[in-house]
Amino acid sequence: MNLTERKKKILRAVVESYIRTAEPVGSKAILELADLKVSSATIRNELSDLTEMGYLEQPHTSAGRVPSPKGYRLYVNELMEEQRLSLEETRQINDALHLKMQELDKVIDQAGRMVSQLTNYPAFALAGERRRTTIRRYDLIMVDTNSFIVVVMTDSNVVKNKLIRLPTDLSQPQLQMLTTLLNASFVGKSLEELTPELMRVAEHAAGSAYGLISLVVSFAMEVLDALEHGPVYTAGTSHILDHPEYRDVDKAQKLMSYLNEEQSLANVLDLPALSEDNTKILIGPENVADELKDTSVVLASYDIGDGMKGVIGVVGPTRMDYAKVAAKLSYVADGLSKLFGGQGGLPPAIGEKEE
Amino acid sequence: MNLTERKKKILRAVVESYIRTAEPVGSKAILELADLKVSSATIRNELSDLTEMGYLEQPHTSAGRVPSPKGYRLYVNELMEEQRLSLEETRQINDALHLKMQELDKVIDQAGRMVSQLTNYPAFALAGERRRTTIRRYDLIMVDTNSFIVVVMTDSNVVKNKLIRLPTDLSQPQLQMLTTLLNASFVGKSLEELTPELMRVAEHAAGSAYGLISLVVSFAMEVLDALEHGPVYTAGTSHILDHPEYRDVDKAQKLMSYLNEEQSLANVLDLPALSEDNTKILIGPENVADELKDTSVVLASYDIGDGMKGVIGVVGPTRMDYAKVAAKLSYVADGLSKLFGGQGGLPPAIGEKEE
DNA sequence: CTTTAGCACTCAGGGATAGTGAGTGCTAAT
DNA sequence: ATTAGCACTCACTATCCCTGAGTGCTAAAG
Repeated sequence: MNLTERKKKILRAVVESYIRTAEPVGSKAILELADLKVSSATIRNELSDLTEMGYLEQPHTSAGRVPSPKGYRLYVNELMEEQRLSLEETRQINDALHLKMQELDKVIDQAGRMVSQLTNYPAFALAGERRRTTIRRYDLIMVDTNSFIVVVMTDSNVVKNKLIRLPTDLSQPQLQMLTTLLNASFVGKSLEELTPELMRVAEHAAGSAYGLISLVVSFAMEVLDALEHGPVYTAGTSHILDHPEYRDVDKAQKLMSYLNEEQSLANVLDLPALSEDNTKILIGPENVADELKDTSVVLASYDIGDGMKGVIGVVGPTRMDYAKVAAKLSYVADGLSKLFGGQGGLPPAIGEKEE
Repeated sequence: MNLTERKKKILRAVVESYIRTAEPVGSKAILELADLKVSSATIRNELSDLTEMGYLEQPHTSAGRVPSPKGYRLYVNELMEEQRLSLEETRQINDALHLKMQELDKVIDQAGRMVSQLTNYPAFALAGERRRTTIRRYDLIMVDTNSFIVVVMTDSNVVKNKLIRLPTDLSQPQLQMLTTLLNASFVGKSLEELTPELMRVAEHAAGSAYGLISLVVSFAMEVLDALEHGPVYTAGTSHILDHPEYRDVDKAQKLMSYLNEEQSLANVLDLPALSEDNTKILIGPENVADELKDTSVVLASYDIGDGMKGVIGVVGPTRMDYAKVAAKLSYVADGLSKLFGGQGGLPPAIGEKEE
């Protein structure tokens, strides 16, 4: 059977009406939505064809039609019109994007919350440094005789620190030596390479020095580990209760606890790697995770700078306003890229003070 | 009317049965629970008294009795027996408490998640540095000619850093000077005092230097601000759906979005300041926030060290297993205090390497 | 004065039943 | 290929009724 223009037009009407109302769409309703010069009977015949071809489904014999995942897919690929955001909407996003420049983690968290509010779906955001990262340099700052601060910087310019206290005293020269040693041996190594290196150094260094080194290096390893399996921030999970498909508490429960589990969404992103184009839509069964088999995920990626990428996305029922959500996400992602990339962490205000 | 021993015994039976079953408790059921040598008719008379006195409520004339907030309060104050945790339970908590020693924020977040899992209620956790904090020292570490890292340390030994990039070049001596200046003028000042100080210094310093100073100081201010209104971590909000009182989706929705709002729980803690004793129970209408008027909150406070305190707690229906929850929370809070206070951030492993 | 047995009464919850209406599929005519 | 017409299906809602748990009250017994 052939997918004629008229069939497409009807499919589109079904999808769009269903997205709006969450009710199965009948032949008469379509008659009014798509301006076709045919009768409802003809449409019924077409609907019957579309159902047979797998684009539509029927909840029960005497109900209207509902798009199948395959139907949504076709809609998203071919039928959906780019949604243009209204002035009001872009203004709203721009306002929200004036995030205080603070720690990367916080900004990402904020962005997630914002997107959730903007779209009324649960949202998630993460910094996707999913590559081999290394420490570029170590600094030790003495605080007093038995404590110092470690500052490590990665090759992607992430800086982390930690205060370390010791039961024994420590002199400035000792600290200096330690710094030199660290920067000589533990730089440019990946997470996996650090442990063997630590072993090797252990043989030469005295016991006490080794203790110190291992303290600092294990902190560095924690940092690298955190970067490679960075946190996934989830926001607005309660929004799923807005949607009629989750009136069923058990269903809502399942999805929510899945979303609230810290790392679960990280896996979602394994397959559809941060891909070529800016946004990506995963419909129902296209998702790998069982828990998401009847939800959809819309993703957009953004640049954090230094080749680092991040992902921001929303999760919702397959009946999702893909056009609008994709438009908003993409706009936000662009905004984030500018925010990070454009100024490299320098708040704009200062530029004006320059002379 | 007088609250006789028998009445108390009956009240206790009602509360405990209702906590277990979430069903109104009838006179016959009580007969079996509390071993009273009276008939159900007598109990009915007593129930009627207790209802009149405001300790019990009746959902409808032909149903059993349900504890009122006043009834719960009496139960918690006088009738409840300290719950002892089982070996299995303490083991479980101890295992979970072996948190990786990492940033304070992360540990607190983790602890919240853990408590939620442990109790099956939504949980929250925060570090309650709700006092005047100041910066104790500044360090600037040069990265290359146009970027450096600021490291600030507060008087409560919290350390934060940030990478700052500049469009202009910067020499090591300049950085040195800047450090000296910062440590001379911007130390020991509270959030509010920093802005005027910045103004004062501005008059002496040249434009470009001022720009740099203000960059660093505004970062310091962000840090102080974050400490004084620190984040509240919420976990396991989906657990409210476990409880029959939230089968009503709308009700669940309201509570959840309240809980998910970053700062809302911070307010909860204003009134019942981190009080004298370790745990605190707020029942239904005792809560200040409207959204919590028919939920209960159980809190425990813990020491982070350096006089800093934190709070960890759970939110649930008034029909909450107060004894068990309080016991678990208190155990966790003690554990956290030990974790933070006991070793001041030094992982135990290193002690063994000492010589 | 307290306790108890007995009984009428209340009311939520759970089928069962029937009516309604949106929507279909099919047939026969255009 | 399209359409009008019609019988049919089935979720949804309202209504009614029944059941059982539980109460409150009364009158008798301790």
